[in-house]
Amino acid sequence: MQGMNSPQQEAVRHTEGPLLVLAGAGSGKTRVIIEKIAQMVQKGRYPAHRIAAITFTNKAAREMRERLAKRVRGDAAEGVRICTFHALGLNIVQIDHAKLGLKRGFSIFDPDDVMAQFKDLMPGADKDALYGAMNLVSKAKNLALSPEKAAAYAKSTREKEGAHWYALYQERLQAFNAVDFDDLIRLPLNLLETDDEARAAWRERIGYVLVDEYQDTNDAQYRLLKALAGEQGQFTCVGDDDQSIYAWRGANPENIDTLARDYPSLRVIKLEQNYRCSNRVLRAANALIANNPHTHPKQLWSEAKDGERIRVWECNDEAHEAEKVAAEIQFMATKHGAPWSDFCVLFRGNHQSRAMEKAMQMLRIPYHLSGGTAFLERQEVKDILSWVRVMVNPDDDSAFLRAVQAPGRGVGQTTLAKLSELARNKHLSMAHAIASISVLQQLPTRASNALDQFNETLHQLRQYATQHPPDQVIRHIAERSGLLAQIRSECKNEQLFTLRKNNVEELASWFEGGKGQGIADLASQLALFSRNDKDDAGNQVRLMSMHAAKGLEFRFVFIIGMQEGVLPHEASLEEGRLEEERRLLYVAITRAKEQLWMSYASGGKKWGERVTRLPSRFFEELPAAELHRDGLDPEADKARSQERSENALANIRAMLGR
DNA sequence: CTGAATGACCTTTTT
DNA sequence: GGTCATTCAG
Repeated sequence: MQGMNSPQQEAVRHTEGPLLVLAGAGSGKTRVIIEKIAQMVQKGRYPAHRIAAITFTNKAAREMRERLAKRVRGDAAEGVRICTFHALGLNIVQIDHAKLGLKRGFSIFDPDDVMAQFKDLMPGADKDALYGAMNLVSKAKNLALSPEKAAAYAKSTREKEGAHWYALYQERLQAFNAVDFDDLIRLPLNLLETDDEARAAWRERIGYVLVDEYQDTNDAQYRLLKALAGEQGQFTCVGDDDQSIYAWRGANPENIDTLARDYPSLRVIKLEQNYRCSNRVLRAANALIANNPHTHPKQLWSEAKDGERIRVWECNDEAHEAEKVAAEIQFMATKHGAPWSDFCVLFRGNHQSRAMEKAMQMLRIPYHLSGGTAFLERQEVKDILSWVRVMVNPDDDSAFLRAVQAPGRGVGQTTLAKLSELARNKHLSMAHAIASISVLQQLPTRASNALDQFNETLHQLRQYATQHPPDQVIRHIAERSGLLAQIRSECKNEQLFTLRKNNVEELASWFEGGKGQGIADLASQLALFSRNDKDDAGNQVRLMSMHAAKGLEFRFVFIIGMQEGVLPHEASLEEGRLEEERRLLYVAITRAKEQLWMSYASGGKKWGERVTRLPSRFFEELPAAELHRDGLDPEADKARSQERSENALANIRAMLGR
């Protein structure tokens, strides 16, 4: 525990009974979690395999695993379960699938699959209605309500409608032998709350629970924690109410208060010393967040030096802003001899990265975009995964529909509509239906031949999968399905083809590591991976959304697009979530270790139309003494521009000298 | 049934 | 500004 302050040490030592650690930004909370697990393992109070550390992203889980491995020598800590809530839920559902009415090889529907179901369920409904229904259902699931309970508790007509769609949608999932993301929490919770035997078995497997980013838990996740940690509350929750930025997807930051109510013996420890940010950055963050009401007031402080003032830039438009930022990054990198990976550009919405990317390319600055065209969203990857899904779960119509058209085999809308109807009449899934001669006979010869062949290929692939390692199965699917051939014909040149073929190869490599796991298990784990979980970026400037930045830190941070309507975002304002927007900016600001820039574009374009934007209201909440507005202080600007040109000169000299 | 061309419409954030 | 869905010709 060397170098730890006393609240940190206390948090590590407290292992008997419930503990809540309110950890401010940069207060070393991950370190506390790691140290705590390490000591628990070494002291042997709990065997490693009975300890579970729950995170909210796979990336956080991976990082924790790596840090723990470094801290504990040998393989003593290897058995510790470190995963996301959803991965834990998946594990429970996989083991107890029969009790939950699911067959082996069940599918996990991603939001696209879910959307497709709702579209099918509500023909003619507009986007608003679709999203509305989806959100209502998700909300009910986050409250761990079954369709019946949702109907019983529904008060408004809106809620009653939601319950109606929920029941229909759930029927579909059942028929498809599928679950959605919300079910991965709801179903295990249901099991643990109603089945004493299952609960006992899982308490035996998990004796102590640590939860990171506790403020992001929703009601179902909280109850899952309670079910696992038992009446005595064998858990440590670590969180920060000021960093709650996921209320829009069901997180309930009030769970922090609920904890004290449900566990009177709860011990609360605050970590208020910040080890990350310069004092100026910290003062700005404190001042901003002071505008939010608090039930657990914290005062973050730091021993760091003041550092540079926060630079505020007004820009003409997005392109101008991006160019300024890119130029400044280049300048700062040479001035400090800093690697690109010390820099990070943060924005509210992913689309804001576009202008930034252009500017970075112009100056040839290497960058990494988190959440760009994510690997798992690439066409060929989704295609192959849908083949895997329909192979292991023939009930999965959603996967069938995609696989049967990848590659195209002369089966189109009309045929599929007809097939779907025939299948429904016979109470068969589509993949099962095409194995039936009587069904095929009712379709045109061409279509039935194509479907019969598809069916045959599926059979062969299933056979192949029983005898070969998963990664090889993936390659074989690409080949045997005709996907590779299609990709080849689509690509104009060899380079493009290699590029897309490499995606297939990369997907195959994801399936390599699995220790004796089949493609089914691997595919469902893969379904839980998100756009931000990709491997490390190396020495590149990081471009990412503010949400994706939580938990990270950088020497130099640029926050762009600080316009009213963007941050705070219009939609959030309409839904009365100003405080969450403020917290989002708070998170963004506290990513900066050394220096911070904030910029806004006064004239922007939206969908081709020109619009004028006002600077974000949050500027008024930042202490003027910590800010430096370019253009308002001509002297300082002059000095800076001189410094910049000198720097450029020095660069040229250095280049000539070589 | 497929591919090109035209028109509609923008989830902000993600497990 | 750009994607996605719909429409129309082949």
